[in-house]
Amino acid sequence: MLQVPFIRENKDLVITRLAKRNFDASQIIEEVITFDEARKQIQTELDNTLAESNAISKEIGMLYKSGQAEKANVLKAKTSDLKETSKELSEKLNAKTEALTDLLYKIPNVPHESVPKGNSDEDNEEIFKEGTIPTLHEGAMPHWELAKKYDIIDFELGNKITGAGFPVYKGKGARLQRALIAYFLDKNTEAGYTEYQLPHLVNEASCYGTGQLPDKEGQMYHDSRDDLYLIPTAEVPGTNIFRDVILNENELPIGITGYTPCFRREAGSYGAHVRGLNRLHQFDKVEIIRVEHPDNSYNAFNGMIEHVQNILRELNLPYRILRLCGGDTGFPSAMTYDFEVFSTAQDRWLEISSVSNFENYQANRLKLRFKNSEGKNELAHTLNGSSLALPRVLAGILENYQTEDGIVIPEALVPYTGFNIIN
RNA sequence: GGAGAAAUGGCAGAGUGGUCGAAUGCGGCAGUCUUGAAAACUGUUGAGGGUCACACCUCCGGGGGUUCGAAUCCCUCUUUCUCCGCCA
Repeated sequence: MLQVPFIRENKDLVITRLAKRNFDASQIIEEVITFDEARKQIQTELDNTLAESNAISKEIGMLYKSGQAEKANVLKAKTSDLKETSKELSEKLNAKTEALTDLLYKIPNVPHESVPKGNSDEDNEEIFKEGTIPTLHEGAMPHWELAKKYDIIDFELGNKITGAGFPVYKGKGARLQRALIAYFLDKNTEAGYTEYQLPHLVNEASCYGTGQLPDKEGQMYHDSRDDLYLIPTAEVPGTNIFRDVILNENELPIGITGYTPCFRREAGSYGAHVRGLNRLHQFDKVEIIRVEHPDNSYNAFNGMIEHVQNILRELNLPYRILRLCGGDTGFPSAMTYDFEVFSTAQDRWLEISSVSNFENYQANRLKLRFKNSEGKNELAHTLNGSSLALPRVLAGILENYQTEDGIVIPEALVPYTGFNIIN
């Protein structure tokens, strides 16, 4: 969430930048400032009351020690009023603080100045495109038909075991999936990220830390018995490593990577756009997460973009990069670039990675700080990105690499699959 | 799942009703000494609110209670350790 002093000092900027998301902040910002003023005033009153009663208590102690019990009893009588007052004030303070926090939770992150204004994915800007779109043979198929033809993914079986959106990978399909995970992890660790294996269930505090709660409650699977959530992305357990942490400046930057399955309830649409691997309730993803010094976070962001580009180049998939407009940028993100791979058989672009800089928005929730050169605690910046999400990469490979003889495995993956064609 | 013990600052570890935001040691930082380093010595070293800066307030696992006053007493939850049971 945003910091109140930042809002107070940059009202106009906050309002104009949030307008890029079509978020009218003018009123809520005034409310935040008013609430904060009120909070401070109550806090001061409470502090004064407590100071007074602390002083009296101390005096009573000394009087007892010197055997002046009567005088002490006189003072005791005085404290009951103070107690009453401080109780009322602290209730008021709690209510105010809670109301303020609720307001802050409702304000999304301020987009970076380069983020274009816009409402939906139609307003995203294509900023880069690379790779050749292959010309497919007669009778080329979308991946869900290929999956059936070669018997590598069984959607109906997943349907039987669990329900829609839980595919079963079989044989070479399963092996290819495992190969991709290993390949991505290797690429990420070569680039300096430390590999982690993270829990797939997280508690409520972690969901608040990264911002899935309170705004995305319905999108996560929730075990109410133990009050745990199935992770929608490795971002949640990965970033929460740093909740309530104060780092030394020289520990920055930190880069971690992890493979996890991801679970999303996604009340979505139906039809061709969600067919096959396009949209799932359970899918695999390899994530990269960075904790950065604020001065370096956009540098690091560019580094992450290049990193993902390198992988896509090596896989020789046609892709493009989009700069998301304000309206399409995630709630806690200041800037997001999406990667899309071209699915030749479906004749459409599929999102395969999303790289975001959260600046200090998550860090403020997480209380993730570092000791800066002045010895002061300062919020760090957090970033993350998919490197990469499996299903649509798999869809892209199946569709773009299909030949009349079968599906050719990209060269970089052959050492991981142990075979070079699915037929 | 059953029985018992425990949770204190970066770490270790004292503290059982007032003078305790908390001894001491280690670690960190700064300085003295040294050509430099080590050692030794001196100082400093938790977080949040608040203030121009002080003052002041809150925090000893979380929540609640007793008391004029709680790290210390009571209740409750969570976690950790030991023993038993079960088990990939």
